[in-house]
Amino acid sequence: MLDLTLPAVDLAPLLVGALLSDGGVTVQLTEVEAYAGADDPAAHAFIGLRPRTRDLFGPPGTLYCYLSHGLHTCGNVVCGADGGGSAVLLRAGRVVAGLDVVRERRPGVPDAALARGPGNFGRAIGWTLADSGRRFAVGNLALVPGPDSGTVLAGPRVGVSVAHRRPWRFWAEGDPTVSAYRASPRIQPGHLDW
DNA sequence: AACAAGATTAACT
DNA sequence: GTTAATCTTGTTT
Repeated sequence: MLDLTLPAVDLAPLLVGALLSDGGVTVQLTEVEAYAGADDPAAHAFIGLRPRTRDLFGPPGTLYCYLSHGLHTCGNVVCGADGGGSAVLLRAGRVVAGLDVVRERRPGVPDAALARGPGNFGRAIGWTLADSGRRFAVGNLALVPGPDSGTVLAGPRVGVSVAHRRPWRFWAEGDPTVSAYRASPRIQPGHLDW
């Protein structure tokens, strides 16, 4: 079993290869990012407990969804200590069940790209903001260890303008469903990084 | 009340 | 490589 009370940085590499099921669709995770609670300047938890971040500060095993650029619903697995605001962002995966449903949601998209990138991942599974706050391992929202995770690599998080040297993005080596790395356009040269 | 920014994506040139 | 699409939240008038 996956121990969702682990810190995000410890849990994230274990999630690569894990199987996430919801609404008849099962995705094997190939890329995730750790966000280490209120002390992580790149995390949403950094702003503190707000209406927006309420679910992020819920108990481990909560699904925290946020809307990016008004278009994309991205999902996180809340983990670590209860109320600590730590979470693992689900960035990409391979659809292993419910392919027909996902193809219908994303017509014309190659199978390897169906859940590549956090926004695409959310769309493939069919998440919206209304799904935020649901609990894993309850009802049909499941998260279990995968059979074959392969080699897991680590590197800097995508699109993050602070603490961008922390290698807290984890992905399955050589997997075609992993998204391309892009540095944030807002990284300040010479700013204090940690 | 107005505005800027964002853990993005796809469609352009 | 550049840019439009689109909306919630926090910040500034």
